[in-house]
Amino acid sequence: MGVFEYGIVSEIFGLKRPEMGDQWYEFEVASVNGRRVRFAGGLLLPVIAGLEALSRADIIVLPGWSVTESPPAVLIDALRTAAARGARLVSICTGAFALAATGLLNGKRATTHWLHADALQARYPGIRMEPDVLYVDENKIFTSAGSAAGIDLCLHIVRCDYGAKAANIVARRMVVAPHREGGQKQYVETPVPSAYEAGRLSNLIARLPRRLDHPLTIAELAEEAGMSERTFVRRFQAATGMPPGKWLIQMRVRRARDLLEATNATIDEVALRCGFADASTLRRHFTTHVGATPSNYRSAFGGAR
DNA sequence: ATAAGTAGCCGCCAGA
DNA sequence: TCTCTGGCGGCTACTT
Repeated sequence: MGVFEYGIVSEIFGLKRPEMGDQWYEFEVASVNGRRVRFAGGLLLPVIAGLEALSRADIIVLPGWSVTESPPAVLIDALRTAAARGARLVSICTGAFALAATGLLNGKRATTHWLHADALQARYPGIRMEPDVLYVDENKIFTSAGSAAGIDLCLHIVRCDYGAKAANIVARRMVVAPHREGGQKQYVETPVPSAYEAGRLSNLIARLPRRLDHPLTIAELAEEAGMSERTFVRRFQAATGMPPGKWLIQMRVRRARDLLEATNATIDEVALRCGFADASTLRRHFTTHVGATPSNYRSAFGGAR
């Protein structure tokens, strides 16, 4: 198991965060036999707890597992029991192999590191693999792709529990990008080649967030970028991992979430400031992306100051 | 909630 | 031959 994936979990959930108040997560490390763990690279982690810890956890994170050896029956049992009790199960990278062994992923969407996605699917055909995405949220069962995608997933969980503002505070302290959607691609085929760096496309994309409140069409943007619509869509997708329309909607929903939390603007005002035509358009996109209506979201996480 | 109209997206293919 | 482009048609998703 890699020390990095473990590090993500202990950083996000294990650090003392007095600024978050006294309702923050309690963090505990457990291993199957309660003995110390040796990471790839040789680092030793003196583990404190055994599997009994799983019976008191609300969230259980598996930061990795062997891609060849199945987990022992005691671990499978402990995970199933915890899930039945309502605990959330989370995997990072190859941790999905341990989750899959419990059978709890059958019929569910899931992901893992792209290198191992085929192997996981072959061994557990019941899983609806999504090999391209950063993470999958399947209602109490979360899986994420390789390494750094674990950060995105853990921040997603923080956001669900404490709101976007809290997730942003954690992200800022870690000095990572505040939010990447789960559906974003694991890797970009053309990893920002210098042609884009120099070209107008990356500049254009970088400036888009400032223009969200303005209606933007693909034809306009392609024109600005100095290329045909077809090429614009293609290159936009190569650069960001998703087509421009979808990307815009995600950005707008994200802004709406911030505004709902941080301001008292009416839903109509929020819609306009995000570039949605009206409140009902906002409402539809917001619910499909966030899973709650704008006003419900505000009463849960934000409102006033 | 549904229906008609529009924009976005993408496979395909020919040309550069 | 290989890669990139951009026009076309048709399906999907969004808008009204």
